[in-house]
Amino acid sequence: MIINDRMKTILNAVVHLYITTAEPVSSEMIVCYYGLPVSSATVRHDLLVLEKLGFLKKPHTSAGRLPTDKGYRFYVDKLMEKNINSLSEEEKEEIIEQYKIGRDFNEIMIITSKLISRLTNNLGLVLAPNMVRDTLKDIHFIALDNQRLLVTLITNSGLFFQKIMKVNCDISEENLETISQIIKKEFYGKNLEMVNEEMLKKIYQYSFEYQALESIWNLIENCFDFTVDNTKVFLGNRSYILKQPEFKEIEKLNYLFDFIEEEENLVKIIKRSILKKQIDIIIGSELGQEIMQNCSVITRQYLIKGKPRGAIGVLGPTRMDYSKSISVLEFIANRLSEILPE
Amino acid sequence: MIINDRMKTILNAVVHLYITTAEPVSSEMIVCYYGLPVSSATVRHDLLVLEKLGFLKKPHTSAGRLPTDKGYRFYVDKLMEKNINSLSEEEKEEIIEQYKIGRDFNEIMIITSKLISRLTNNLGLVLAPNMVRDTLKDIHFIALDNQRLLVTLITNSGLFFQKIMKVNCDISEENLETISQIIKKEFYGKNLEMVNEEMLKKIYQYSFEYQALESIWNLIENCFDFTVDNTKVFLGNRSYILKQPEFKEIEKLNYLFDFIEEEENLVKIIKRSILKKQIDIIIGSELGQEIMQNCSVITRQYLIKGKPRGAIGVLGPTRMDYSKSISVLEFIANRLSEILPE
DNA sequence: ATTAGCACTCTAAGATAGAGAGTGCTAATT
DNA sequence: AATTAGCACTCTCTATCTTAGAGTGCTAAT
Repeated sequence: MIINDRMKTILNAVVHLYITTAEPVSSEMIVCYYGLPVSSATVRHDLLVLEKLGFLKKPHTSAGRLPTDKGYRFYVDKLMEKNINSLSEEEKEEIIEQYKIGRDFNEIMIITSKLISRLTNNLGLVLAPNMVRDTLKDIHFIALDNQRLLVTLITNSGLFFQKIMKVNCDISEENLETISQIIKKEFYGKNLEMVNEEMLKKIYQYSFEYQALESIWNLIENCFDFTVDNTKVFLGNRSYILKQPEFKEIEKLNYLFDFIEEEENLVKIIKRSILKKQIDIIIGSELGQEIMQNCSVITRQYLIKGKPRGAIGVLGPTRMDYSKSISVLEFIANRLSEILPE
Repeated sequence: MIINDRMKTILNAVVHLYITTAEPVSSEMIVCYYGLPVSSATVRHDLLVLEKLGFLKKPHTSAGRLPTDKGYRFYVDKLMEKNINSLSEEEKEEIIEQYKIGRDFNEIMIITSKLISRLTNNLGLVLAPNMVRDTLKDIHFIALDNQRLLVTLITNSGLFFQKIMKVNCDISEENLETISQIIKKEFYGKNLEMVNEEMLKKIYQYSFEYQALESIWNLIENCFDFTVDNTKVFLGNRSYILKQPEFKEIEKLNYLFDFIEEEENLVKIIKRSILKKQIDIIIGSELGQEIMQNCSVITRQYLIKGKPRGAIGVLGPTRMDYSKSISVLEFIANRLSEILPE
């Protein structure tokens, strides 16, 4: 069986109509809305073939048809117009507007996830940049008060990482200076992961040399016991996806929320797309999660200093508007890559 | 009509049973579970009185009874045992454990909101400390790369506030030092709100004196155009409240989410409790929000350096476990006040 | 003041029936 | 060989009805 052009048109029609109406699509509907020069009976014949090929399915014998995951896949790969201009001028302006104000890093992630939610009517996702492969460039100690230090670690890509360090003794600026000198000398240009691992050894080594610093070294030891791989996912507004008809049964919603609020689940899905240059679309069962069978995730890398460092995404029902979502992600990822250090 | 002791017991019983079963409570149930030395007919008589007084209501004629907002209010004010020990040892340990690691500020807020969600089975809320009344203590510029500066503003209470400043020209350390000296000199000890307002004037004043710094002043102008009153609400996991039977209809859930994801709504509710020394309980219609009529919010201030600066809270259906929620909030607020600078 | 007894009310759940949507097949047509 | 009109068939969805059961409120007796 070969898929001819008309069948492609029909498949495309089913996907489109199903995406917009959320109802199984009948042969009549297709003829009506797409003005095909054939009768509904002919369309029905083609539908039958498309179903046999696994692109479509019926919820029950006397219902219209809707795309299978394979159907969506074909649509996304072969049929969908990659029309980046499906964003209106207003929407583009809205996005640009959001990034004008000089925000701090966390805020940018939050804003972005909410923006994606609003524009796609689904759940926006942002995977914060991962610093595992970054190298140490600088370290600063700032006294917040006489008991707490703010330690700021700056990496080669201009990202930073902060911890608050509790000190129970007075620490002179001089000592801090010595320490930051030592750390810089020992670890400058070294991989953060290595810094993490070797800090302990160095602490012991130097604690002989600078006995006065011993107590501080202990603090630093705790302070640097950080998991560099602190991949963080920011979720946008949930209120939009809540309104999607596929979640009108509370039970499905429960499964969805249990899944998405377990951070690792999403990290696993999004992470793999950081290094992909193209939009990454994962449809339904491709997610490999029983619970998420009727959801799709679309992701897009973003760059920092020209290098892929994180990703943004949309999570919605498989019946989501792929074209629109892609446009939104492309546009926002590009903005983000501009905003974040080039 | 006077409420005698038996009636109080009965009201208490209705609240308890309704909280645990989520079903209207019958006279029989009360006798059965509370071993009252009277018959169900007598209980029915009292129930009638309690209903006439407005403490109870029936969903329909032949159903059991459940508390009205007034009923919950009476329960909360007069009947409920304020038993802080309703937390198990394990739960306490779990809380303490969470705060052992030296986390950054944002993380603490996130962790806390999630912790509250999990322990109360409802939605945890955290209102980040407000810095409007803080005064400037210190300012630091850290170069992230040759195009961006991390500006850290430290306040008298040891809180800090950060912005990223984009610079399109090289700025010498010397110049930065001069600027931070000037800012410290002019604004040290001054209210942040005032700093915000007067920065502009000062910039013009000094731009005559130090013409070399002009371009930097412009940047700082943008940088300090911050709303100090950036009250931020952190929401914990939604998955728990989703499972409450009052939200089994998707429509109600939609209303709820539309409300809670509009940050100002929650800020308005929580803000007022920052200065209250006691647990603050707002029941149903007391929230003054049509949409939130069947929800309650419980809040508790937390301290920084002994002063009330923010609040944590729980949002759940009016049929929530007030006693448990209060215990959770008390305990966490105390931990938080210890963790954050004393 | 309390209680047993009972009629009454309302809901929740199950059963039944009919309308309507949409299909798949067949036979006729182009 | 492809297309189409016609139609029987299937399944869902909605409405209506019925019944069981839970729980009340009232009355009269204790």
